[in-house]
Amino acid sequence: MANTARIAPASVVQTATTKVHEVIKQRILDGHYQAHEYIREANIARELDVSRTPVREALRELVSEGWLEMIPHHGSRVTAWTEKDAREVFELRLVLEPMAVRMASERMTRECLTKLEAMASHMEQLTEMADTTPSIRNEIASINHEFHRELIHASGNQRLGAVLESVVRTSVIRRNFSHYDLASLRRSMRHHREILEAIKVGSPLWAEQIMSAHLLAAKSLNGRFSDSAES
Amino acid sequence: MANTARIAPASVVQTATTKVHEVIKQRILDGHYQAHEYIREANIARELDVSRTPVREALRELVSEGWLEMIPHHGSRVTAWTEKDAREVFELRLVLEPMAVRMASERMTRECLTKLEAMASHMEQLTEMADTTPSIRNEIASINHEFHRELIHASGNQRLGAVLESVVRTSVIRRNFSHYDLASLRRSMRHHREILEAIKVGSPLWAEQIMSAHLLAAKSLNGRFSDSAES
DNA sequence: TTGTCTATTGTTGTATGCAATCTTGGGGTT
DNA sequence: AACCCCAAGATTGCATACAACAATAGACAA
Repeated sequence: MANTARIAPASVVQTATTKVHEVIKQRILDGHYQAHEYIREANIARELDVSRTPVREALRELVSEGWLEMIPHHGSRVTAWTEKDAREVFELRLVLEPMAVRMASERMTRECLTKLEAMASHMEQLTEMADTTPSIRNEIASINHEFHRELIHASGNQRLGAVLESVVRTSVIRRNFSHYDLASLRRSMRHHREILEAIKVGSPLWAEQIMSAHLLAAKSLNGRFSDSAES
Repeated sequence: MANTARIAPASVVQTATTKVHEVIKQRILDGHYQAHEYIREANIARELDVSRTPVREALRELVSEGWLEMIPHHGSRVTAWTEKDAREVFELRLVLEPMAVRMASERMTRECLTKLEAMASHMEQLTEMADTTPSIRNEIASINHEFHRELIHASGNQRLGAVLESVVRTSVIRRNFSHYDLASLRRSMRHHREILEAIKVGSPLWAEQIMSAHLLAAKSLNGRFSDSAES
């Protein structure tokens, strides 16, 4: 492990490849690139003022991460998501997120719990303003996303976090509560509270089951693309 | 979807990059490259008689898939596995494989079941010869691996398969039953049979629970690196 | 002896040119 | 009209050259 120590944090080193990678990823997320749209190496290279080499390397990475699909001698295009994809992702979340909560409840620290409770409180406050100010829902969605991430992180299983991150990323595109009525929004907030309660009293099973319910409730509100909605 | 139809199967097209990718992956699997060993671009390029460009592209892919870790301006080396990694992987398997079996039991086809039963029979036969011919255990391990893969595939959730593949691959390095006593080996075979029975009578829960037991039993036999053993 | 600076060397990062491949459109044939 | 063939254009795949960076060893000073 002596080697590991002197390794520079890869994230701070900005190579042309990482730059291209980030730009393309961002453009996919914000809809600048649409599903099935081809990304031509020469175009993006000219745009970002680099050669095709770092572009190609970034594309390879994005393919491995599932953002793009590449056909040899044909090109790379943005992966499109079908209903089947949505279903598959939801099925995985429905197993992995409850697992994360169960594990988190077995090793939760005092400060992490405090942090989560603060987030829950914040979301509850915002919820009561959601009806008058629609844009608030975006803010709730953002905090909610962080809440789930924090819980997963608290599971202590890094791979679990990585898997969920890579599998759920599709949903990042549109994460909001715009289709929630106030009652459903409040129920969602109560779920958060209940999960934290279960963790506090040391009941992994309780926490796990509420998380399942939490996800299933969200799914029922979202129709077809249920998994891509926040929960 | 008109586009999708005319897309050539990427797997049959052999580019230099895919060749390098496969060679390095194989060398990691069979131990030719050891943990923490650096893979120098120029070396492998010279060896496989290609330029550094496809080598670099292959390395990027292997990094994304978790086989290598890359430090900018420093190099790529084989990722080493700690006990923590082993634990994390086992925890994920323990959730995902039972899930796969449950789902598989809800959509199992006649022919797939027949195929699985044939594999189970074959393994049972080999098991009775395992004591006299130790090398047989390798063959059992190989079939067993296929058995599990087939079950996961039958779940109908492609992502689940991809996740398990990417997460469990570490265990591929040494998959054998060499540390199983005959009784444990027989129990493992009975588990396979029981899973198939549960599927046949349409009891997803039964199948799921046996799979859990199957994995936990395997873990108990393997001590520290339990997850890297076959099950 | 220890620490620091620097030249050297090895390795990776990027640009560019060319080869290989695929797509497309036009002309010809049936 | 439908089909096939082929050539031109577009795009990716790969090789090579060079630039940027990091590690190392040796000289020199404290």
